[in-house]
Amino acid sequence: MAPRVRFAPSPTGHLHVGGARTALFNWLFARRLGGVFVLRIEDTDAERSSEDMIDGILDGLRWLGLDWDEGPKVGGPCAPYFQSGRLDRHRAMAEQLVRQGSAYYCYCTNDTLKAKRDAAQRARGAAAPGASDPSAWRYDRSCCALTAEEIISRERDGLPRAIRFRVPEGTTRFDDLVHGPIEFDGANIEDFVLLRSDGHPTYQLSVVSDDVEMKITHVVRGDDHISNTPKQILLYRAVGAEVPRFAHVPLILGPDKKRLSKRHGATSVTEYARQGYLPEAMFNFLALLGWSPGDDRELFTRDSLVAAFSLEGISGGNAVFNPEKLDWFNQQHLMRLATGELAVRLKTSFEGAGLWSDSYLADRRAWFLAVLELLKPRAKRLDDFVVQGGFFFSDTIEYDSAAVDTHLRAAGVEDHLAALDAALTALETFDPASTEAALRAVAEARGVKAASLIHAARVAVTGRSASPGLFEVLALLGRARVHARLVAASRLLSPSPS
RNA sequence: GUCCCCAUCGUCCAGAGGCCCAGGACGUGGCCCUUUCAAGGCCAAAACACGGGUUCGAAUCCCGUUGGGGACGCCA
Repeated sequence: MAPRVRFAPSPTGHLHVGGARTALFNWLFARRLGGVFVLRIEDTDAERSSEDMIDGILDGLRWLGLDWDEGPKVGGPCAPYFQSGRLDRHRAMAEQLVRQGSAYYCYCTNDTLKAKRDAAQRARGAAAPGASDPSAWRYDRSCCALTAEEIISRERDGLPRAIRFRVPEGTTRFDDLVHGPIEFDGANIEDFVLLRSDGHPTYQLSVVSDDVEMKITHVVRGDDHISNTPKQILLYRAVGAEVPRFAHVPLILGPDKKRLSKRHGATSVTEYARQGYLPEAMFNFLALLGWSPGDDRELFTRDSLVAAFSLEGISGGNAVFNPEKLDWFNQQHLMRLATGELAVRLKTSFEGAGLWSDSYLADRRAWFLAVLELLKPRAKRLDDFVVQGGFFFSDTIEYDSAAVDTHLRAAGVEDHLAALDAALTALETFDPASTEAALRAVAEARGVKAASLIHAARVAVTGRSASPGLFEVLALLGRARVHARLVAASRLLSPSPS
């Protein structure tokens, strides 16, 4: 049977790179095996969920190219795909569990519970004052022991009640697809709440209910859910449903080995998109963070990743997010991106800098592509085209003062450039070969090294000390602009009072 | 504290008892190419956490220690 997997984010924030990678693994698994990738929004926490967050998450997934077969916008046989629309089913499941004796009503109030927890903590040792030491206290099952009369009396008093699952004794085992066999002793699992006293289901209840109804066969999710797994397995068994396979993916950490968070830098995929990273690079990078094809391959396209993927390749340990490597992947994918496609994707960055012109995709397309070709191997991110190649797209060039000082403000440079200007103007054809020949001839005639003339010309024409090969630059800039800039540079060197 | 997971270069991975005095990639250093900057090529430094076993033989298996992470909610 074709596997059915799901990604179930709660819309309480942006699409985090960790979540994105989990979604990626699910997607890869489904695509590899011809399965179904379901997207379900876990928006039960009404206060923290919002429409905007949902859109942000969907946008992030789309940007990465993770299309879902069932879920928001596309629908599917198991609709609705918003958890908030499935509350009745969750409640029904909880009631069923009470009827069959697998769960019971609990009339304990939050205050009572908190008091017991605190007492347990105090009893365990007054040490560590002030320190927030989570208690190991587990619900004492007092409501499980209630007699029929006691229950009737509480109901008559209209006391609010929650539903708790009655955790059976014994060991719960499962064979995790990335970690291997894992087992938990029932004695370490408390009777957890399924339905809150306000009638809302808890996470444990709703995931299982939804996963059962959506016929999920493989649950691929973050490592932090390992300890929830035995509880959920118990629920599957209690309702007589088949238990899915589990694959717990390790977490992504920051450089300090702590769970990756905003203080480590950007964590939202949308943010990376905005910073000029390519979705295929992010896709490649994320896939290799904690997963390996088993050999030395590193550079993948989406398709080759689908072909190579298997859950077995996921490693068990947490992985540190390495921004330098992301940059490298971006650069590699940038270089491999067809220039015509690159041109289209550059539009946003160019517009941001006020340098976009629709002619770049029309009559000046050939020129634009030639420029991009030159800039490509030097760019790490999309905005680098604007930053490093701005002089191609605007005649208002900013001179790097250090570059001007070292390459232009040297003895004789102004005259050399004037000679160069004259030689270039006299040229029959204006291409890399002819301009180079002309420059070298000028340098030789004036007894200066070609290199220093090249450096001076570069600064004069681009304003920077680093650029693509000077002669390619000159050719693409064209005779007129080159001339204008050489003139402007000489004006810069000897500002005349007139 | 209790339970669970993890443990190979700074980082991400390969390694599923001999092929490993441990391989690739990012980063770092050097060299080459060269008009600068990149790209590319070559080279280098850099790791099996520790201690016990098992075995003819262990990075690989077992136990323990230490270290790191996660979970312990009427959050998801």
